[in-house]
Amino acid sequence: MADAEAGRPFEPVRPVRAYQSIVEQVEDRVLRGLLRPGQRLPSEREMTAQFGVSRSTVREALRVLESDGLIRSRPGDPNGPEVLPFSPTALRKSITRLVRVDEIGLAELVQFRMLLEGSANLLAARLATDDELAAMGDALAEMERALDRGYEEFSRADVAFHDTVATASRNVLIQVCSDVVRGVVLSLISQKIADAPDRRSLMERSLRHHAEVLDAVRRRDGPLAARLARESLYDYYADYVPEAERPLVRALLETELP
Amino acid sequence: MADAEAGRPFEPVRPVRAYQSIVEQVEDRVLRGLLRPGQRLPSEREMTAQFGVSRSTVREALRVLESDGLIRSRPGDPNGPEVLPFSPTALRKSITRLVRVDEIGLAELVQFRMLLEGSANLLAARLATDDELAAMGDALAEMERALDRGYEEFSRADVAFHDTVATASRNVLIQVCSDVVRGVVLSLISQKIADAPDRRSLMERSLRHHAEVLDAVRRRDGPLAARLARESLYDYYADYVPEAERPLVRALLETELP
DNA sequence: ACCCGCAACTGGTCGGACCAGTGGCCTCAT
DNA sequence: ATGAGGCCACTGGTCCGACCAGTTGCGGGT
Repeated sequence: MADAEAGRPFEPVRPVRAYQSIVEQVEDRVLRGLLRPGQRLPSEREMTAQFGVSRSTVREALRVLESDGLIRSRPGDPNGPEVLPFSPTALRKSITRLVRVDEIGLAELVQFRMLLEGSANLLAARLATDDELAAMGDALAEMERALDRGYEEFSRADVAFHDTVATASRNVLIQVCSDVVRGVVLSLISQKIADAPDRRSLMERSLRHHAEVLDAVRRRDGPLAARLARESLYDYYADYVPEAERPLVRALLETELP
Repeated sequence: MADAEAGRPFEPVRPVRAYQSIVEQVEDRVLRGLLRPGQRLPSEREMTAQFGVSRSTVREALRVLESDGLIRSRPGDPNGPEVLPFSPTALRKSITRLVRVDEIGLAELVQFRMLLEGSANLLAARLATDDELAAMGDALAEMERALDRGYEEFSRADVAFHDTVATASRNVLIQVCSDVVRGVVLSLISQKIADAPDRRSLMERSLRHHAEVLDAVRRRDGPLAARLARESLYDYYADYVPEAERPLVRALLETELP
């Protein structure tokens, strides 16, 4: 082991800024569970004493922690900054940025959603509890009721359905990524759907697809549920994908399944 | 449209901090491409003038931007903070955190990798150019040469192979997510593999699997490539997944494909 | 022509100051 | 005794001015 190390060049020394050290210390305690959500950090002035640095330095550290979604600090709060429960906010921010700077188009996003939700359904068909199946049924019923109450209600119930499936997959990564990517996709095109003259028939078709998917999940037919879920997504969004890129998206449909 | 708005309650007013406004302005220019990677921001003192705020405020904004991986600032650099090219650093940080706070185990990570790389191979089999096929071949040859040069070299070549496949999928999301998740998985277990007494045979088996995958990709057989890629991952990592969770991971193997 | 040292910058940190809020405590009226 | 009200200590947000160590580029000396 020492041999392997001996060959490699030394690690470059990276200068450690004071505020970075603070960030790392707090981050570490939060990640190790020593600082639990809801608990409070000392006030800024108190921290200047504890860390032996100036308030500016403490504040720079707090800004970073806040931007990472680890804490929240409000002016006047006598209890000091609050440790937040984990939320995929930071992840959502990163992916949103990725989408914007790399000019990722709807095609890739939809493709990715098909990939995620396909597998989510595959797993859900295996693992969903009766409660979760019931929740999916409820969401579906809610979608049906929302047909006459406008697209916004419908979309909300639709999200609930997909969310339940993702939960049932028992994979937090699938869950969070689905949530994030779904949010980005919706932010890109929900307005277009809401304004579409034929949105009623779009919703009806989507409802039918969801019913088929749920049926497959109930029958524990994972591969079928996966295929139906992907087809449903393609069907719903393909119109908004530039025609040239549709074959790429279809690739996930045509090839993988018998 | 106005009707729909009228019903909803008003948006709560969120106080905008000065440094946030700076972050948003810079972020916006970077995302809109007005500030390109390599370009420089004004110096802190210059920005105090342009934004009409104090240096502390400017610095807090810069810390956030830096923590988001958008810029880098070095002391003494007369050109000012540098706009960085996009990198998945922030994404990696979020996912790493997600893994730690939610105590995501290797099972979920491997499952997610199987999902991503399966689809990556599926797409790559369709879309890979001759250059990319050649690059995969090169990486494979490099893996073979590295058999006698130790695990570290082998792992590097292995990463290059998977990276080429991900690139060939023509889906940046798959690419980045694969990269990130692969990194997290490796950080969790690469040491164990390096220390394993039978690592030589592990590497040989992995090499064989990779050759099969590449063969399938060359023959443009997407479904086969996908299945082989997943099996390869399962085979390589299953030993390190707690026995109780292995069936969950296998679920992605057994069910989806004929 | 080349090298070297100086000086004008940079960012990193500090300390102190002021402001507008918040929230708990204490007082006063009921 | 109890409830409502106001006061005040403290919070975070921002500003200012200062000093340090380091980098860079320029100009002068060789």
